[in-house]
Amino acid sequence: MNDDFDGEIELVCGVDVSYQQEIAHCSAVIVKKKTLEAVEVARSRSIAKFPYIPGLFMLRESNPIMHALKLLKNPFQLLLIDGHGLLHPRRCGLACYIGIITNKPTIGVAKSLLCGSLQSDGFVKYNEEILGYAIKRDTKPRKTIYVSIGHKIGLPTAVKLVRALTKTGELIPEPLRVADITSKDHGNRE
DNA sequence: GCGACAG
DNA sequence: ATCTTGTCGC
Repeated sequence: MNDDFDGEIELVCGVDVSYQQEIAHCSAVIVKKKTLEAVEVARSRSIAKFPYIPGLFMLRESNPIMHALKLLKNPFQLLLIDGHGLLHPRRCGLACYIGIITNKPTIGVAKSLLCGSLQSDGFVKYNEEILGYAIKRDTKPRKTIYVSIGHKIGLPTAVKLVRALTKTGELIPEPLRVADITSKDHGNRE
């Protein structure tokens, strides 16, 4: 897949979901690409209507995510999703699914592998295909994120963008790091 | 049949 | 994801 977007990327959105029993708390965060400063946070609460099944993650998280995205006021040119994109048993992870629905350039960022194996050069191969890339901060495997294509973007560009969106010393790109934190703030404040 | 398995 | 104390390490 090649890059399919024009103009500069100014605002990037990251979205994450946490759970409290069967209540899904979703947070969508918009960050300025240049400064990594968060400019907007949108939240949605909903009932999880599908169990977590590896490979069918989209059936559980797509509705909460789409709901939160619709609440955003600012336009964004890139979307980061906490889960795999092309690096998926059916080559269609949550990031592909959300990318197709929103029709925005989308990148999948996961904290562990669902399928495929890590090569010494950092790329992840599955069924003889290079479907993702591992970015690591430590020698420890858990300190690694797996980047794969979601929609309208190529893997090299996706990796560059993820790196550019990650603060020094951090592992998770800022939009997702903030979304992860705010989605877990089950409290109520404006 | 057995094990692996995003969040 | 979430349940959870103390503990190892920079």
